[in-house]
Amino acid sequence: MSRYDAASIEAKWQEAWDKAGTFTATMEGGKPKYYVLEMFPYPSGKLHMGHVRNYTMGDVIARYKISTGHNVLHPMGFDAFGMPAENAAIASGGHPKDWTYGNIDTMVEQMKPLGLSLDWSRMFATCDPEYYGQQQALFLDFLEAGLVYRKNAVVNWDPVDMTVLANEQVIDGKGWRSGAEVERRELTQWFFRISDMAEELLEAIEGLDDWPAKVKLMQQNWIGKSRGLQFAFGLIDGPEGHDRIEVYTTRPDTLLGASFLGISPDHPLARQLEKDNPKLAAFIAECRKGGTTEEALEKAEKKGFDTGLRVRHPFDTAWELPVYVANFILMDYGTGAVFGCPAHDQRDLDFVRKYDLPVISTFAPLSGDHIPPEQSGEAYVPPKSEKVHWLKPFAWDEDATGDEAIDAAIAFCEANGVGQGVTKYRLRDWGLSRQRYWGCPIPVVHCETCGVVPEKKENLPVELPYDEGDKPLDLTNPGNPLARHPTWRDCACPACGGKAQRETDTMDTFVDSSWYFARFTAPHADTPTDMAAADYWMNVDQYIGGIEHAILHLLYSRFFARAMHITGHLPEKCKEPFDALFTQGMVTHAIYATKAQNGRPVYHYPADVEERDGAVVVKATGEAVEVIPSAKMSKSKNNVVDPLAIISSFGADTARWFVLSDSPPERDVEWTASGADAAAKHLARVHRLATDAAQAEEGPQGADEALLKEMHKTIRDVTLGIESFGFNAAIARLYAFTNTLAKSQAGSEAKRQATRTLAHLMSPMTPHLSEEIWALLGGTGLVIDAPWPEADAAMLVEDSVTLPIQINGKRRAEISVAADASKEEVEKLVMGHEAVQKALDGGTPKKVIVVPGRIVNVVV
RNA sequence: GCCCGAGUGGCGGAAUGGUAGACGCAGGGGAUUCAAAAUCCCCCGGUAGCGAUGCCGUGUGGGUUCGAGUCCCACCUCGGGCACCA
Repeated sequence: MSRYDAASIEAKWQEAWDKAGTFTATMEGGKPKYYVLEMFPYPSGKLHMGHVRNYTMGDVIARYKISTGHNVLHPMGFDAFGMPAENAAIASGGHPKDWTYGNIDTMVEQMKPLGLSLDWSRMFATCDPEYYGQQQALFLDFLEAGLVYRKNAVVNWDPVDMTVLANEQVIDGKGWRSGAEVERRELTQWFFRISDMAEELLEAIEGLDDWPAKVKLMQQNWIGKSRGLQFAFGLIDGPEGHDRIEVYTTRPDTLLGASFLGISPDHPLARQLEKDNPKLAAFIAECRKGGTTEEALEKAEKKGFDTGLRVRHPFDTAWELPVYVANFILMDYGTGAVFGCPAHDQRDLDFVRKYDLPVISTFAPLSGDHIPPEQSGEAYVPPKSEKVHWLKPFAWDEDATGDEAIDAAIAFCEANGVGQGVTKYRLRDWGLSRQRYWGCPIPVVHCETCGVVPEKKENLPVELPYDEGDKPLDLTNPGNPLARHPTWRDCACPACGGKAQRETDTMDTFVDSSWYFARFTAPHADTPTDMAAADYWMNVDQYIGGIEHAILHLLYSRFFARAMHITGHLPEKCKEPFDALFTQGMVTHAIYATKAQNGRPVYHYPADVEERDGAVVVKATGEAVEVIPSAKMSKSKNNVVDPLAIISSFGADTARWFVLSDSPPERDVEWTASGADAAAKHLARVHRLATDAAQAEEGPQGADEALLKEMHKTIRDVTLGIESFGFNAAIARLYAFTNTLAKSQAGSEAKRQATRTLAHLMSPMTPHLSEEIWALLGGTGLVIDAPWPEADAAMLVEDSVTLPIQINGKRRAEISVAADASKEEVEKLVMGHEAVQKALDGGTPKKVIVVPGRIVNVVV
């Protein structure tokens, strides 16, 4: 009897699959296609358990679909541009390119032993010139189609390093390296016109039947369709060219509760006024401090500056309102000006209390105790669908909902020439310019005579220079090396041939990941896509990735698919490129921290700490460690577990089985070392059962049928589990069937059949072990090529069922009845039951509820 | 601050509105063994009881229902996203 030796088994079967070309995707054989894709990784250089979990899930689906007769496309690549490579180069002096490709090699080496059903011939990295050159071609086509344009936008500016910072490089409003207070500064940047598609992107969400509801909801909220009124306040004695202020409001029904008018510090009027008002200029400068994130803006203290100007209320020209410049009003949304209604907006209320402006309630609850906002300091903001009592209606009943009042207010205003009802979206255009080296160069040039000119397609790719011309690339110098390169910038204008300079901005890495799924269908085509291949393989039938990508990556990809269709790079049917989406949870682990002398935390790897006498200490020094509760495994926190250690001690099948077994896939999973032991033990047990199976004798009567019945139920449950991403439940079912098999008295033939089926059902999760058992028990060919087992309906039928009896909703007894017993028969049996008789105490029940096959409830 | 989730034994978790705790881990007891490893068997939410069994129990408080872990409302805690992390 041979023992379970994962290392030799796994190597053997990986070689067999390789030899057979099992995972090379082909369009042949007239089979239906299936495209399964996991979100491709950033090449950090270390495969972590989150990757293993993500790819194993995709692999289970891919292998299952191969078993059910599909041509399967299951590719892998790398999202290889981005800041970590630059950071690594700064920290250790290397080159982003060398670092990135080195990491890719390492990660491929780490992935291969997992035995994933990947078509490695299709692998690419987004930093391959072959890939980003095609991306530049897409950009040029988008530009021609009017899907890209330039405008000003704000960035985080570090005034000391004189460089643009990413949001994550701004910590508490300060630059991460210089520590200087960050400012918001405008730059001219490239934008994709995603907001033009807002309505279409919103409407199409409804059709995404196999997407998680929460992701769809998040996208809907992100697009943020709103209906409101756009109108103007007349400005009294404004500076030249400013006689009115356009305002957009979603609450025109509260117009009679207005107490001030607020404009953005970036509003043209504010810009005009600051020219000869140094105090206002100082205030606006102050407003520009801090980062650009919505979170930072929302959390900042609400501040305003009274311009001294006043506007007339549109309903009553005698009613004047002060005009404030306020730091919480965004120029990007609406018109950059709002009217403040403090009674029904907490932010406005906080603001007016600070500047001693009036608070005017326009509605109150229909009934009940209500302290008006004037006194309570709490804005009254009920849902718009709730009926309220109006103190100041101007076109609707005194009792009406907010929605009704808004409709009536818009109609009234339109009829009286006060603005129009308009629909707006929160979704902004997608700024793609990045002032960074390690990204895809934007393929345009700036010509002294022609202006902005697209590069010619035959000159693509516009390749990143490896060095700074006369000296090696130096990222420790702040700013973009492309901008200071002595020769790379200089070029001939593609239009007039005159002197021109290349654009030195590169693209947002979200661009790279917005079409890689399409590229995988023809990764080496000399156009961005090959229509025949895209037509065959698209859409992605099952996309799997982290919930952290619920909004941006997925929305951008949906935009890109549409833009690629418009520019002739994808067929119409690809407008929604991901048919089904599954968002898996993260792998978490406790964080181990000690404090350095300067008070900064020092993080330790789980492998470097141990428990001694109930306390956790650093192995090497014995220093006590603070254990911070589980969080997403993260490089910066060092709370990562190396999957390679598990693979080398237990084998890939154990690692795969473990990451799928304990936790529902959509939920976070906490890594524990004991779980891996258990998985290894179980696989060894299955292996042992398989080697024993051949030796069993004939068993007692009925044992064969009992085992085979259980086998068919397992087939049904495991199949359903895989199809519904219930991998943990499928595995629990396989554990249960293994227990049944181990205890079964069935004869050798039935046992062999059951064990072979067990191996088959396990094969998506533990493919190597399954091949081994399959071969051992006389299966034909490779298990991966064998058709998936089907449950025999006749074997699933049960003769009798056990029904729990509830009395007043509490379980009191149970009875066994024929599976096909009628409601009446069941009721009769129940009424005769001792426990029911006792509860009734001679009386009659109020109600008897019989749910066939489920439960009986007697109400006394 | 805003948007979206999650919360069930000592632990990971299971449960189309229908027997809460499947399956696994840890723990306890036993078999096998000269002994151990490995393996196999049994027990395992709390509480009262010798026991039969009763009562309590799915973050907290309400509600809907014959029946709620599941649906609704409010709250608490934790996690994800917030447009330049990927």
